[in-house]
Amino acid sequence: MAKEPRKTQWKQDPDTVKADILRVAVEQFAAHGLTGARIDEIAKQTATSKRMIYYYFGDKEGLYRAALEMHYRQVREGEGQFVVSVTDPVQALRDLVEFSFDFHAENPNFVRLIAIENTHHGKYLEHSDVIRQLNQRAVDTVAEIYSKGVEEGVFRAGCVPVEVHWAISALCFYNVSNQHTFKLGFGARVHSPEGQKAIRRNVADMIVQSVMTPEALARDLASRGQ
Amino acid sequence: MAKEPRKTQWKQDPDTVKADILRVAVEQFAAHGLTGARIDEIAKQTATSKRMIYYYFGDKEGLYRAALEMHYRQVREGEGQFVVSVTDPVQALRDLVEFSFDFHAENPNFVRLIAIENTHHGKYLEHSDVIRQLNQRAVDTVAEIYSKGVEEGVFRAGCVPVEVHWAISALCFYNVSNQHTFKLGFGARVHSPEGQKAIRRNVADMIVQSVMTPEALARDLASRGQ
DNA sequence: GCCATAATGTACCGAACGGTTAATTTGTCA
DNA sequence: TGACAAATTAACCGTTCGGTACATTATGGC
Repeated sequence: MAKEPRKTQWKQDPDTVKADILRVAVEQFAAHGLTGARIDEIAKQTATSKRMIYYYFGDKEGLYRAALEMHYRQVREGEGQFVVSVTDPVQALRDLVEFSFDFHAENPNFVRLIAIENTHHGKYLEHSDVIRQLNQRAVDTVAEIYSKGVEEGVFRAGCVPVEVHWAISALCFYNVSNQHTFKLGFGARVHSPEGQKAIRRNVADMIVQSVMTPEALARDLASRGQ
Repeated sequence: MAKEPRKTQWKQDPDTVKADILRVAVEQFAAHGLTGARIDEIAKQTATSKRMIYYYFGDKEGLYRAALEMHYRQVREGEGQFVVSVTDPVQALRDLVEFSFDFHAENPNFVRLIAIENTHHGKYLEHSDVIRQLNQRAVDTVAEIYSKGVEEGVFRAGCVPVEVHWAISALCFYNVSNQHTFKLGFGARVHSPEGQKAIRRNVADMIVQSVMTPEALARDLASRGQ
């Protein structure tokens, strides 16, 4: 065997190592759950060794926690990309819903990790404030759009922003989280590209309709119907 | 120790034993997932022994499959209790949604098992037809109500029953499946008794509104608003 | 250069856990 | 009533898997 090129200058790089471990951990925990994921498998897919996982994260639970938080934080950045321009509240709300829909669809690991956390009653995120921040921002965005819409008379008074957010989240989340069992029941149509387009529009319609005044709604339907 | 009443005539009773195992298995798999549940723990909570589990169900996966199917079947019976009387399509749809909402809330293990199945990409239900039957009936019910509503002119034409069912399912499912992480983000208000009442009404409103004609909707809102 | 400390590699351990062996009891029916 | 199958028990097994002991190598300050 030819003398392979010596590691020029082997630099210790804890941050890269940690990030590498976490990246693999997110993948594995999302795919197999906390109990299903294997430390040995994570180690194998890493550029480093099992020893390092324990060195940096203590135990499996610590790694899970860290992976969860890291992914949350990462994903929150992505979600922060959405900026409201509330010139037209109806359109703004529609944009928000569609953004959320796409966002969930594009981040299945995020969805899966949350689903997994729920099977654990959320106990591993209990003492993390990342969730609170993440969700608070989402609700604030809804609230901003909503109050503008009420001012303009296109949205009904009396809706609760957190409940609107709840509904958006439910529809967007379910679309990803339950796709497999739903496919089993109905075939892949709903989750085909065309099916998804239809669902996406439906979801946006539902949310928007749920807060609009009947008059604004009738106007909207008429204008879009012609 | 007094001679305890001799087991009068100890009757071998395979069906009871199997049912007992499955009951415990459902509980444990719902609580800990497929990989998280422990055969020894299941055996301990059973009136019988670990050996019997393997005797009747082969291996852990077989037990999981059987528990899943059994619970589905059981739950389907419960769902079959809902009978439509489509004198008033709007009310019928509202009833259906509220029934579904309560049904999910009252059967958290059912919800959890489906969530768990989805983390496994639904591979263990792939070759089961119980799901198909279960869901088909649900869609048929929606379709029946919907077509009546279209006839009467209170529902818009052009909606797809399976998509309506999808939305109902999404909202009712999420309400149970994601309650823990949602609580973490917003406190327990949404999941308090009053919060649940509000959500339940919202969900029914959303679904009904999503298929109603604007005119019928305006009429409905006006009549309920006074 | 030297030393304390952080980072890494290797080899290993003990318990948990899914699964099994083999013998015993119970039911069935000719 | 005896033979044969079904049901049940108790003890056991091999592997997987989370976690660790210990030696070794890099790094940064003095």
